[in-house]
Amino acid sequence: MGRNKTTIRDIAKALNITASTVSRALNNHPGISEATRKAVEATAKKLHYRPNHIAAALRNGRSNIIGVLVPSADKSIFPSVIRGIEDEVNRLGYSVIVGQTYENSAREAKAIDTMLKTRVDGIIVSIAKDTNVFEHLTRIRAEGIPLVLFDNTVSDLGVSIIKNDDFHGAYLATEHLILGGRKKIVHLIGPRTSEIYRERLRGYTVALSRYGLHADPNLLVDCPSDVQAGQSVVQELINKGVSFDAIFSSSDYAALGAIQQLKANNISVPQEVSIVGFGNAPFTSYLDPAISTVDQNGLQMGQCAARVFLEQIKQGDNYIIRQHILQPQLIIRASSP
Amino acid sequence: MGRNKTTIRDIAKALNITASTVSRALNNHPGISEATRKAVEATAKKLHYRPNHIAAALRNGRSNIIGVLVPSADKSIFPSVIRGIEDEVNRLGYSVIVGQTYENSAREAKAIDTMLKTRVDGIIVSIAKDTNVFEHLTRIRAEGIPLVLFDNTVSDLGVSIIKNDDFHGAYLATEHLILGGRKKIVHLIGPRTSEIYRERLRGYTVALSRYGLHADPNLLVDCPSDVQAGQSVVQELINKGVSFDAIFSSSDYAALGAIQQLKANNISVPQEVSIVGFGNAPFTSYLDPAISTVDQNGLQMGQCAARVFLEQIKQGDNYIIRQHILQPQLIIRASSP
DNA sequence: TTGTATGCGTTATCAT
DNA sequence: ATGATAACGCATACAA
Repeated sequence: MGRNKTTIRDIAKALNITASTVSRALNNHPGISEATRKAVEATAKKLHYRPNHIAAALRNGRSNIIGVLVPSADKSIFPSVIRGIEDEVNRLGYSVIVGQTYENSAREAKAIDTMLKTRVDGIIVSIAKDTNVFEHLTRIRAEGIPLVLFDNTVSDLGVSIIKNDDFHGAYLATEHLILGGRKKIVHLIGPRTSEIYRERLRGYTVALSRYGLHADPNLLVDCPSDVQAGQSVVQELINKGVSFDAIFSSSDYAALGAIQQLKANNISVPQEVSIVGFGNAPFTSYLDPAISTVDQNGLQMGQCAARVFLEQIKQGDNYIIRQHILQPQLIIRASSP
Repeated sequence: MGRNKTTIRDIAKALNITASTVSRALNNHPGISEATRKAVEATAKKLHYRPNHIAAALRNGRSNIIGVLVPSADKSIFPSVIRGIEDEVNRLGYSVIVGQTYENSAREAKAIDTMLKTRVDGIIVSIAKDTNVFEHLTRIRAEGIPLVLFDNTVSDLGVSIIKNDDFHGAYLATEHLILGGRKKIVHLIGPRTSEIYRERLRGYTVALSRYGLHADPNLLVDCPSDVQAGQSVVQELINKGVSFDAIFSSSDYAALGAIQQLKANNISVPQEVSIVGFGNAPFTSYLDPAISTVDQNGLQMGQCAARVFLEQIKQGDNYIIRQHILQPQLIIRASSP
């Protein structure tokens, strides 16, 4: 079956013309006769020619590859984001390289380094929760590579950002619980190293104070974003005898764990304790009771990030730094009627 | 600042040596004095040198990029598979390009074409359900590019395959229902164009006949893999007055829809109708009742595919064609006690 | 409209 | 242990 080793030179040879002409014909340059173009296309097909993107990339300085770096390709909104980005850039002829950080700053730096070596045309990143020094990110910009941050971002890097309005989402969730008559609202705080969770905490706090409730420190609990943590944290609250009538969890997983643990203690949801999660994970709508939550549209976020990136590519050096704050939506379900 | 334009020539110039020496030093070739190696490394760092993978790829004929093609990056087991593959190949220095087919054969062919143009070192594919002609896949092998199929595969292409034993999974699920005393077991059949679903159907059928039950055609229903379809198909069965005491669904989503519709008709699960799904989607364990299902470990599948791929790369032309059949696990939960 | 010449950055081969 | 040279495949500036 002979591997495809056909190059533009082979086509040129077959037609007694030069490689340049073939190149131009293939790329629809102006100033190529219709005849030769047809001929080139015909023999290209006949010889099973396949353009070599690598060679073109070296020559052009553009790889038509973009890097997408996420904590984990199978968690949270990231699958949707990856999908959204791929959807969007694919039609413009870009390929997407996916890297994973596992929320680890060192791996993040290494992945970025690899992408830079691969000469990606741009990088779209959700920063690892672990990361608190940003030299590897600033370097991207310093080298003139478009950089777009989404989801977990930092504001003071001078780069485009797409994020959810976590503050507002948390505010809405908390307000909803307050308006439902709840007064002792626990907040399960996510990792504070991440702006996302600090914003959710802020939304919670501000909502409380707007409604004249003070934030009881006993109701503020740090809690990793997983089911087990939700369980144990709630059990601890119960053991300590802390009294509460609602939980606003910074993650759906912790919210689920909380519900399970409440059930295990024969505390009824939502009658005795209302619950709102965050993230609109697929399972939340299927549960009984279905969990109220704050939706963050991953697909939309990916698409938005991709569009900002594409604009940046197009504009070149004097691109506009965008700050897209996507408005999350409070989804009210049975866990907080 | 200043964009990184440093090449090995710049390093060479700075040290009054040649590019070849620099290249060798950087790549830890034997026959380079420790002194020059140190010197090269030092100035490389000083000049912020970053190797150009694109140039190396052109020169070497290897891009260190592999293509992973899935129906959709955010559905089913694919996020896990992508993660598993990336996990596995990343440490060997490969980057992963993700492409999506949306179960569409034409897009599949196009995505493969793009990957080939990008000169990926190999392609790992879950075939689109839509696909029934395989010329674009055989072409990959014809050009000497390693190809590995997973999940939705075809056996007669002479390439390595990683798949779940869908037959066995379905057999176990059906057997479990039979042993639970059920005799009128509905099967929700997935798209028959896909081998996966044909195998699940076969597992169902064989299990029935082994236990002396005959497959009632009224209980065999074609049903797309989504919640809505599960609902409407079950409603239809009820409307037609078909009598059944269990459902084995070829997908968790249809199983969920089925449960919801049964509840809506005041039919109790699992008392009146037992249910087993397929796929072990995250939500199945969180539901009430939690759905029994057949687990197909996406992460493991991805890792396995990656390893087979890496072996193939390593072996070169005379690689061994692997057929890994991963044994799925029946997970019994409340929906089928 | 087409040809000539050159270089993108790297590495392998052959020489020294 | 290091240098010189060529080549990977393509696309452009310049010439004709």
